[in-house]
Amino acid sequence: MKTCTSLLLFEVMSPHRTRRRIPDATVSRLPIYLQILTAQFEAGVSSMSSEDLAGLAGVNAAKVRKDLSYLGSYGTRGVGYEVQYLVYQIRHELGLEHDWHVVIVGAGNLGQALAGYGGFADRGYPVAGIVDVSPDKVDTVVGGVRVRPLEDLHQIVSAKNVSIGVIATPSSAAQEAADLLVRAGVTSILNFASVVLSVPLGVTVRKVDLAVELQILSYHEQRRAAAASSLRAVSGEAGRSASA
Amino acid sequence: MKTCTSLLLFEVMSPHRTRRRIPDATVSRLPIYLQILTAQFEAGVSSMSSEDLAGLAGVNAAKVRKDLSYLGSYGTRGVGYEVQYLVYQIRHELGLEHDWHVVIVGAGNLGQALAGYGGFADRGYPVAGIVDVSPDKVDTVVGGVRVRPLEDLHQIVSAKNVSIGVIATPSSAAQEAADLLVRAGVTSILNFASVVLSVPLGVTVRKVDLAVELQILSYHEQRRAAAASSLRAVSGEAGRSASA
DNA sequence: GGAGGCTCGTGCAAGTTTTCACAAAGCCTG
DNA sequence: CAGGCTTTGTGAAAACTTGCACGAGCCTCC
Repeated sequence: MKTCTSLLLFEVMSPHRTRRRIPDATVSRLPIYLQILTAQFEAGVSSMSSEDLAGLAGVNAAKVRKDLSYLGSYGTRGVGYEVQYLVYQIRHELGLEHDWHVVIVGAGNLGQALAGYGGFADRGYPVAGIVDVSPDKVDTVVGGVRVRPLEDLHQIVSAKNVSIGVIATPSSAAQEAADLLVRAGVTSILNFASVVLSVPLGVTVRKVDLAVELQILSYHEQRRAAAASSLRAVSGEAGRSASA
Repeated sequence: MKTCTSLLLFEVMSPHRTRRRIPDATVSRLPIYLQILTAQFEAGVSSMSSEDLAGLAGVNAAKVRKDLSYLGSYGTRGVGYEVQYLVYQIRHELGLEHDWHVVIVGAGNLGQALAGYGGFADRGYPVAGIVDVSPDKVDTVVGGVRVRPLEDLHQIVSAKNVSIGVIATPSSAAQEAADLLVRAGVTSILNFASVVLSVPLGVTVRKVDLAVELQILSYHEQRRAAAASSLRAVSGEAGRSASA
C-alpha cells in the first residue's frame, strides 16, 4: 500500500514522468521535423514517408519512425504520415498550441538584435518585455518594445504569465539575471552568456554559446589539418607499399 | 599486404582517426571547461580538482576526469590539475593556438549583431569579412568591417585563409549561402538559419536555432504544467491513501 | 478478393555516453 | 620513512541512443 502510494506520487510529481516520457534526443529533433513538415505543408505536400522526412532532416529513416512513434501511431503503413495531422500532433506535444511570452534581460547588442529579430513573435514567442539595468537603455524602444528598468521584471512576468526568460546580458551579469528571473517566477531560461548558470531544481536552462560552437568547429578544422599533413608525410611510404 | 595498406590509408585519411579519437560529447564540453579554467586562472587559482571543476561546470566529477583523460594524464593524484597547464592543453586540443578567421554571410539584423558583438575577435575568431547580396547593404560598415558584395566571398576566403563561415541569412537563402561557402573553400559552417543544410562530406556544420531552443523549453514548460494539473487532480486521492 | 508492393511500428543488437567504484599514486605529518 | 588522507585514472556496469531487420497493416491492380 505504501509503495503504491509513493509510486503514484512519484508518477505524478516528477516532471519527467507525467505520461509516456519522450527521450531528450527525440525532443530535440521534434522541432526540426516540425519545421520541415510545416514548410512541406505550405508547399502543398499532404503526405510524407519517414524516408522523405529523414532525407530532409538529414537523419536515418528508422530514427524518424521511432521518434514519431513516441507521439503515438499516427502513420499509415504502406502510405506514410499525413503532414497536417503530424504537424498538429508535434505542436501539441511541444506545447505550441498557445503562445509563450518571453522576457528578455539585457538590452545591449544582443538583446536588441533578439527583440528586433521578427522570428520571436512570428514563431509563437511574443516578447512580453525587455529589461536592463542601465538608465541609458531604459525607455529606448527596440523591436517595438520599450526597455524597462530591472525592477519591473516581476511585474512583467506576472502580468503576462511569462515562463520563459532570455538572458542577453554580459556574462558577468548572467547569474544575477538568472536569480532575478527565477525569483520572478520564470521556470525556463535561454542563456546566451558564456557562463554555466546555477538554478534551483525545476528550472530548465538551455545555453546558446557562440564561442563554444566556434571552438567545436575549430577542433574539427584542426583535426582535418592534422590529418592532411600526416597524409602528406606518409604518402611516399604508402605509395611504395601499394606498388610492392 | 593489401589489407595492411588500405588500413593504413584509412587511418591516415579519415578525419576522425588521426590520433586518439576524442568522443563528440567530450569535445562539446571542453570549451566549457576551458572557459571556467581561464576564469579561475585569472582569478588567481592555480590548481583545481575534478570535483571543483565539475561543480562549476554543473557535471559529474567522474565525467570531468574521463573527459580530461582523453587529453592525456595531466592531473596529479591527491592534488588535482594545474589550471594553467590544463588551459594550455585544452587550447592545444581545440586548435586554439592561432586565430581562425571567419566570414559572415548576410548583413541583416543578425549578421550586424554578430559583427558588432565584440566576442568574435576577442575569442580568437576575427571577422575576415561580411558579404551580402543586397546592394543597399554593401559598403555600409558594421563592427568596423565593410560589407562587401557576394562575389567577393571567394577572394576573402583565399586572402585570409578562412575556413569557418557563418550563415546569417534568412532561411530561404541559407542553402545557397552554404553552397557558395563550400565552393569558396570553407570547410566549417555555423548556421543560424532554421534550415537543415546539405553539404558535401568533409564539411562540418553546426546549427544554432533559436526556435528549436525555445520549442524545447516549451516542451518542458508544457510538461510541468501537465504534471502540476494532474497533481492537483489526484491530490485528494493521494491524501486519503496516505492517511489510511 | 488475392497477390504484390510499399511503409509503418518495434524488438533487438550495436554503439555511445554516463556513472560507479576502486586501485594506484602523490602529498603531508609526525 | 611509514601511515593516513586526498584525488586521479580507468575498468566495468548502467543508461541512453542509434540502426537494422522484419512482421504487420494498408493500398492498388489485376
